[in-house]
Amino acid sequence: MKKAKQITANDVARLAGVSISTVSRVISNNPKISKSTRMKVLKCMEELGYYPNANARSLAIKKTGTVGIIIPATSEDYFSNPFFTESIRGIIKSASNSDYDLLLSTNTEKGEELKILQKFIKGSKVDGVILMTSKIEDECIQYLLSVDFPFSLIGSTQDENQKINQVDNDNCLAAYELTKHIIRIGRKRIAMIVGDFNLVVSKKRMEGYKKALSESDIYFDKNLLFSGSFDEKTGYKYAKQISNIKPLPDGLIVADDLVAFGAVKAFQDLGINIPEDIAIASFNNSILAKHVDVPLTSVDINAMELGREAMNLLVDAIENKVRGRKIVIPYSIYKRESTQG
Amino acid sequence: MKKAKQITANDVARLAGVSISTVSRVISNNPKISKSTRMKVLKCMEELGYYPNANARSLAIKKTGTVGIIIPATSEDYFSNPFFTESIRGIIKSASNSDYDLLLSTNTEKGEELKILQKFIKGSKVDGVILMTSKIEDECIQYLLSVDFPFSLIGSTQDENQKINQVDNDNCLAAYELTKHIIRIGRKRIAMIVGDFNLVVSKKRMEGYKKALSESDIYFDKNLLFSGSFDEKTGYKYAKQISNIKPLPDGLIVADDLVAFGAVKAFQDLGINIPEDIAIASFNNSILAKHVDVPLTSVDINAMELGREAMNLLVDAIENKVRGRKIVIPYSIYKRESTQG
DNA sequence: CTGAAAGCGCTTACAG
DNA sequence: CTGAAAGCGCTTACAG
Repeated sequence: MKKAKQITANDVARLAGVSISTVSRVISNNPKISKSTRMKVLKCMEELGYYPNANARSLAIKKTGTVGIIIPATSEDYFSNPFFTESIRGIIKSASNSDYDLLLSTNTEKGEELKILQKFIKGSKVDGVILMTSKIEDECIQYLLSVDFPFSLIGSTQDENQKINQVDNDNCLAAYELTKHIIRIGRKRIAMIVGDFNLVVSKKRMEGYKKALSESDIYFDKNLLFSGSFDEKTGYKYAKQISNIKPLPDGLIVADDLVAFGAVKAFQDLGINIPEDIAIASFNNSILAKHVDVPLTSVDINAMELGREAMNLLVDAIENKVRGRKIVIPYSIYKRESTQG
Repeated sequence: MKKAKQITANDVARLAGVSISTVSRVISNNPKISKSTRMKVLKCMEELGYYPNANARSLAIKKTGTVGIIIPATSEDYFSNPFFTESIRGIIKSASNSDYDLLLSTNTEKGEELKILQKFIKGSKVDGVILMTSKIEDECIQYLLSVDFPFSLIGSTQDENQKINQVDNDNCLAAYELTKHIIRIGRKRIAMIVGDFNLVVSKKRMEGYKKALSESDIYFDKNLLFSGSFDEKTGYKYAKQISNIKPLPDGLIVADDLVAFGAVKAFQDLGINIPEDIAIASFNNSILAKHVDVPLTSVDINAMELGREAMNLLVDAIENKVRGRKIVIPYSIYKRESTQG
């Protein structure tokens, strides 16, 4: 079968006996077209199965109707993380309402984000961009600000006084409350495993953790602080290390449920009991958190809402030039067996 | 800050003192440009931070360099499923190698797939399309075939004699082996929960299940066959129903780990022991399968490989007009406590 | 090896 | 309310 030649506005115009301008105007819902011609043209479009060429349209109006999603190059861990999937779901929901298409970045190598971002923007492939995470001194953010391109960020930045649109949880507060909770059940030596140190979220959570400690006059011991990627191995590895610390820490806060599972496994292998010997709490409240043999206390960050709001905000940034709006999404702490008093 | 005006090939041409045609030719790596002018133009592009406008280019050459991913409207369950994320990961990996961008469908309502598909194709937004699943009598597939548009399918179709590019596991064989395994540990009344009946994968798995039963002279009882979506609730609901069947089935095969968890929970609530009273096996081998309190026997379908190969195949379909290639991805069965003899 | 010109399929200011 | 024409930023056959 030969590929059907594309049907153009010209074909429609000819069939309808009007000019191509008129066809264009009914496409864009221009109000000064008489109802009768509109109807006629519409019928012809239907009849021919016409669909306007998006590239030509974008070229002419300088809008694409699509937004780019920049996934961090650490995709490996990122992707297997339910947080990611949930945010995308939220983005899709909102995108579908506002009728934008979604262009996914395909960066697989570290530091490629900026390259992809520029390709999207300079190539006029997108009207706006969602950043799925933020690093400290993020070059993508720098770039977006420098060209004043519409974007929204899932996460936060350090300096609040910028023109950045962002949607995030109060990660400092969440970590604070989580730490408080563990202190309240009587724990005093609380270790922490955060994500990569150059992620803003890691910084924020460390802040909250330290604040809670100092409020309870617990000395912050930097030997109890660890950083790694969001996977099982990280948890396993550090838990082994932690088990060698004398005296054994009696509490542990980790950045993600997956990391927590790794840690739990390591402790179990070593005959260390949870929560008796060491209480564990984590973030993201994935299905795993409830279902694993020792159900995990975990912070539900409401990832879907993060995604949805990020997309809504982006639309506002594109269409209404909104800049600098900060949206805080509430979280909830689910207390389970792993931090039973 | 004002938005920088877009830099065009014209600007580069002027700066380099050549014609716009020449600039265009160095962009597309046309070999009949002298090395010296190529260098000169390249330098000017660099200097201006020039990046060709993708829309203009696509319009002229009738290629977009992007492929569409059609997610089923059942996204709700689909998305939370690790299978989905893993396939996307595979797709991204391959896409990044072959330098295609990825356009995500944002259909949220049932039956919207075809509409989105047509929008992508007729609007010239994509060069090819990946279908993430296949229904029986799939209207998207019908359409794609009717216009001979390049696509590849993760999954299978019923009639094998088509010009469809597909990559899939041998789901019939997998279900067969899984059923055999459960029979081998002495079970004789084996129930099954499949996904939606109008998914091809459900059909295939039922086939394998029936084949295994009949080989062991076990009568296929259609009262032991259930169908539902890939979520916990489905498992919970049907497990309750199953628990009322006299005599109680002693084996159960389900379509996904999540469904299995739901079922396990229901059985536990009812004091039914796994695997003693009823053995359970499922598909997808998610992290959950290993970590849940009764570790689950599960089929690892190698979702990442499915995605990667689907993308590779699509590139072949686009660039080399490949049609009708069928790729089978191996699976592995992980036997765990839930089917201990 | 390089340039002038026509064309890809739309939109929109201008004129009527 | 509608049409003719110029323009969006590229590519490519044609001519040299």
